[in-house]
Amino acid sequence: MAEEKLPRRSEDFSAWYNEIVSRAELAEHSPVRGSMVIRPNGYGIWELMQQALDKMFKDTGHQNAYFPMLIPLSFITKEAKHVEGFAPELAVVTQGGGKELEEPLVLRPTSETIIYHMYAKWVQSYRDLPILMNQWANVVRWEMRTRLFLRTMEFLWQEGHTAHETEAEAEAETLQMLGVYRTFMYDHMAMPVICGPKSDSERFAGALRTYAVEGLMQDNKALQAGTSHNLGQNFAKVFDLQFQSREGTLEYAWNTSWGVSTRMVGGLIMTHSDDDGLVTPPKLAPVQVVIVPIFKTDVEQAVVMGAADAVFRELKAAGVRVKLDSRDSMSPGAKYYDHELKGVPLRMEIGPKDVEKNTVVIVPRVELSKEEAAKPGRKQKLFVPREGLSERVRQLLDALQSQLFDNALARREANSVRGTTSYDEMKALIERDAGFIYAGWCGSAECETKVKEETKATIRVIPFEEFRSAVQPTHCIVCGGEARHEAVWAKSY
RNA sequence: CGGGGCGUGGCUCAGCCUGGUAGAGCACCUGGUUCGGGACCAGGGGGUCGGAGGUUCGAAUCCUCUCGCCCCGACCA
Repeated sequence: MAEEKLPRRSEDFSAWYNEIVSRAELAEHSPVRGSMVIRPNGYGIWELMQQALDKMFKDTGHQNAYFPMLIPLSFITKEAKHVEGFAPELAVVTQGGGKELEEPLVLRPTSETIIYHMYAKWVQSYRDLPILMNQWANVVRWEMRTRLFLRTMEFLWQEGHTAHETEAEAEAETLQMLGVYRTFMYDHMAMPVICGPKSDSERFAGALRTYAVEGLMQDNKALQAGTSHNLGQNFAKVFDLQFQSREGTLEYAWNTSWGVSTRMVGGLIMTHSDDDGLVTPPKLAPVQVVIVPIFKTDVEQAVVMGAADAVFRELKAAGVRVKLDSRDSMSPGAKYYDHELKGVPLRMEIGPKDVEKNTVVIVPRVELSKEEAAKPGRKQKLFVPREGLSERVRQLLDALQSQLFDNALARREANSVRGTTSYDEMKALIERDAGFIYAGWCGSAECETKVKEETKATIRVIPFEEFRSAVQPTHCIVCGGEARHEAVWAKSY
């Protein structure tokens, strides 16, 4: 049958990405332009992301709630910057029940307006603060060009919305949630991200400050994987979100909002996957281990299936997400390719020889540097005793999780350029897709715009201290003026 | 909205120029032999060619209109 190979990443990255999404059955286009159907394999990843994040939100004191999808148009237009930012991508409902509506409704592009409108009703005094809520929802933004997971007209996300007594408290919340995203991306997605504030031009419409986590994909384009906003009192003022303070005065509350979306699934794909298909970190893999039984005769089949089933039950009892691939009419080899394409972290082969020796063969999806190396041109194969198997499997899953992180971090650092002081050199670097470019910036919008217009690269983030270069730039790479920040520049999704 | 491409079984595509009433590979179904890196043989089901109109004895093929999709550029999580 010889299924066609995937396009190579090095030859056509976006064709490679599209093929993975399609062939691993993660998602496909719906009949409506720009919107997508998320299939079980893709949704399974999203569900695991949700579970992990939801727990982190609860652990930091947040509660889930749900606000409706239809928002009065007048709400959106109340905050000047907010309308300006979202007007071009609004989907508006003008008819209902066969009649023209008195006031058009928009499909939420984000929920600040409706949420702060409601908070205003719930808050009287400082005793009602803080409000710490999150919602899991879909949002709609009319996009010109779409890519599955990375940018679609409707997407799934979570949006946290909080209200606080003081600016300091709101700022602390904004940073705390950015930290939650960062931890999630490190520990679960195995995706190293750099964190920090956005420049003014990249700030969320209506926010005081926007912070982001940014990953570097394998084509050296940056992906904004999550944002956290300090909204100041902008929305509170517009929606009359006031409270009586401890001193008896009437004050506007301070708000934050923060979100991550199904875009992370795209980030996951572009961070780890290879020319053989999808690669999923064990913590987010709907199937962590797949067992492929191997046999020729009926007698062998009975013995092998017995052993495979026992292993299956043992792993399942140990809390491993395991699947026994008992499809007949498909050769073991064909199954190997299939599971590699779909990104299953560990493949376990059980055949007559294994049963005889009381072992199994485990093949990790990505080579583990701490295990016996693979023979040249072959996949790494580990011969594992049946005794203590579930413990060993756990250990290998953990090892794979950290291996993926290490690989991604090494790749990002190999594609980060620091110390450039010449604008011409910077242009040349961007021209050949060099990755993250750390350079001095005077802080002016003029210099930022100039770079964007001349190179298509933008400031992804002004990195927090721990992400900054050892030697800090002293001059703006564009105008040569005094550098107020070190900025990270890259082309982005 | 500007530039390019494409709509033919589930998928990828050939056929269109030089009209004659639809074909391949993969997938699917049945039976048998296979099975430690993409199995093979035999048999079988499934499309009226994006839509509408026109030319013609006859249209997937020619003409007109129309709808939709994809890719590249201007906006964005």
